Amino acid sequence: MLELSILGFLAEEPLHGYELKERIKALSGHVRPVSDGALYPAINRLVAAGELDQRTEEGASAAPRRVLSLTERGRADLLDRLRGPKQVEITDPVRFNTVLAFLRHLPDPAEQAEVLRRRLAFLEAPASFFYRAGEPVRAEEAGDLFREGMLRVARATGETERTWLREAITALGRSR
Amino acid sequence: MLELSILGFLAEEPLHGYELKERIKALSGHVRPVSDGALYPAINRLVAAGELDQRTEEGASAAPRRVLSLTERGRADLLDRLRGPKQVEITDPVRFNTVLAFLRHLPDPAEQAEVLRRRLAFLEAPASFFYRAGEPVRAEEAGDLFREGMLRVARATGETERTWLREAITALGRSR
DNA sequence: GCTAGCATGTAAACGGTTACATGATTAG
DNA sequence: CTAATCATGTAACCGTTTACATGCTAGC
Repeated sequence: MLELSILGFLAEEPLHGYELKERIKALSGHVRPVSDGALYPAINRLVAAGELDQRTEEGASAAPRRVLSLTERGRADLLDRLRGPKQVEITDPVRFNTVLAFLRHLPDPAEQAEVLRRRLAFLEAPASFFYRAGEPVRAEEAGDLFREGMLRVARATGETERTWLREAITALGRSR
Repeated sequence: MLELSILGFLAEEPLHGYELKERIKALSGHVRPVSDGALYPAINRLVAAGELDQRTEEGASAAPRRVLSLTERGRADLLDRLRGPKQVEITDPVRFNTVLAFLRHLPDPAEQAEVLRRRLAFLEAPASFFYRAGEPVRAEEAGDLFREGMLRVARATGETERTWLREAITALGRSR
């Protein structure tokens, strides 16, 4: 997931590690800033795998910046990751958001639509947070204020997202 | 987080591991089923720490069930975890949901309201997923279909949640 | 002079997943 | 008879966090 974010942001323009860190933090809604101990090793893995080029930029600031850019191999890997997200990446809202953020890099609208369709299928499967005697518990009968809130928010989110997904899938179909 | 879910569900009634697994899966919206390799060691840690009692129930099904119940120490730990969620547990929607699901076990409405207030404060801080030249990018100008969708869904979710939080905080204030 | 931000990195520990292992019961 | 579900457990691995480490620049 971290690697996807790195590849995705670098597909737009070359950046150094620190700037990457800022963008990744914003992408998650400031929910969970990336730690240095995760970011720099991930960058180094990608450099070692030939997916990133680096050029050290002496100058202005503190430590010399390593400006990173995507190689052709890196771009190919990015497209593979976007084409075939694993099931968790469809299912988990944070991970799916990461996929969405970079989905525009997939050149084929049919492939883009396919990813959206998988997400929609997951959201359309009936699901509930709580069960009582095997039956799903409805928001109004959750029994306490807090669970009612959870269900209310989840319902609103789901409806907005499903509406958008249907619209977007239609729009991508037209663009064929 | 896993441990919080275990303690939370067992605060309601004794359960065995497999049933716990089902409930935890549902709690996350079926987003990410707990793996056995995480659940059973977590249970054993809590048993070893004296937070859970176990009673083996021979019978009906396959492997003999271990029915788990919360000890007084376990309940005290649960309350501590609910009273003082770490910042990630306020920030990360999935983790915050877990806290919410069990917040009713906190006996003091003022403490419950305090947790909601922290979440509201986080949601009220202006945040954006993307920046262009330092400025936050608005949904309508995200530049591509997918980022527009992300921003649209995030906005709807945030509004629903903030509205609910304000209502709930008021309601808890009245119940004093 | 000091604090906050810029910029990069390593090592230990943690929480979790994946794969492996076992076996009984129930429904098709 | 066979697949799915119930039920529990271990070991290797993996990505990430936390803590540690360094040092420069800009603003107060």
